[in-house]
Amino acid sequence: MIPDMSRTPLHPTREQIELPMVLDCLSDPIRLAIVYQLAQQERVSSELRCGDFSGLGAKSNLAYHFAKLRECGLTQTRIVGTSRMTRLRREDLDARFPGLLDAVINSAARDADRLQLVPECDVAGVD
Amino acid sequence: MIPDMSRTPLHPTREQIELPMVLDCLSDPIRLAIVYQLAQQERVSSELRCGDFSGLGAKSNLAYHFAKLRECGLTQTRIVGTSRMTRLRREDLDARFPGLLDAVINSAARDADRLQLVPECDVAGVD
DNA sequence: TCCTATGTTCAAAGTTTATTGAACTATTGT
DNA sequence: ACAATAGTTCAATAAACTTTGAACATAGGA
Repeated sequence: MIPDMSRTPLHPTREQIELPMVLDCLSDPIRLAIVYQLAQQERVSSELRCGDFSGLGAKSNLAYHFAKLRECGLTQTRIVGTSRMTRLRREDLDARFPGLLDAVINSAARDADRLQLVPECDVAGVD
Repeated sequence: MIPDMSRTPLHPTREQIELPMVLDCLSDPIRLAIVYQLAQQERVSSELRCGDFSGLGAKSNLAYHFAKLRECGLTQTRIVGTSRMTRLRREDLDARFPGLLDAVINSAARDADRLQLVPECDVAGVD
């Protein structure tokens, strides 16, 4: 049987990633929280499931924000069974906009309270 | 006669500057071009008049974008005669979000063509 | 096969944003 | 006082964005 390629999420190439779209994507509190959590996760494994962010809103709204993150080039999504594993496109972003992602994440970390971000220890999850 | 304080533009304090608002402000191509041009200008004098940006759009639209830049804390505006002199709030931004402004400006510079930014030599202006 | 879990897609509603031109305010210079 | 300059404010419009719930699709397990 022919695999359903229409279910493979579309990602921009590295060169197609645009600065204004990335900044706009990061300016939404929910998407910033997702990116922040993905950045914390980078230390442990590199990927998280969409479902790991259910604290941030309704399912369909998260799907909307994950699509935006993917379409602007901030994240890469891979289908595993019924789940989607998402990770930051750190290499592409660092190549395209050196220092930007780290500056945003560090700035977010400093304002974690104000931005209502999850504390680091909660991110890695439970076994 | 009592000075008209209502004409003094309002600026957030350093602590009131919020990351999402700053990122959103920088995500607009016109505002990014303004910030980029102000950053180039930092090497020469520190300020520019609103009118120096007339290439970027209509007067009332620029007033709208300058107000946004000021209200989110990216710029400081000072009234001189009938003009408004605007400069980047670099110290406040660097204190609040270390490395962010430089990363954005450097990233914009790399994409200057794509973002239709003015070349550096045109920025300092004519006598 | 049926049921469940994960996530997408769609339509609708409400909100916010960008843009324009006209009217307005304030300042400078004659 | 008058005119010109610099910029703001207002009203209106069109476009884009966020959010919600319901319906849908896919994969895995009993």
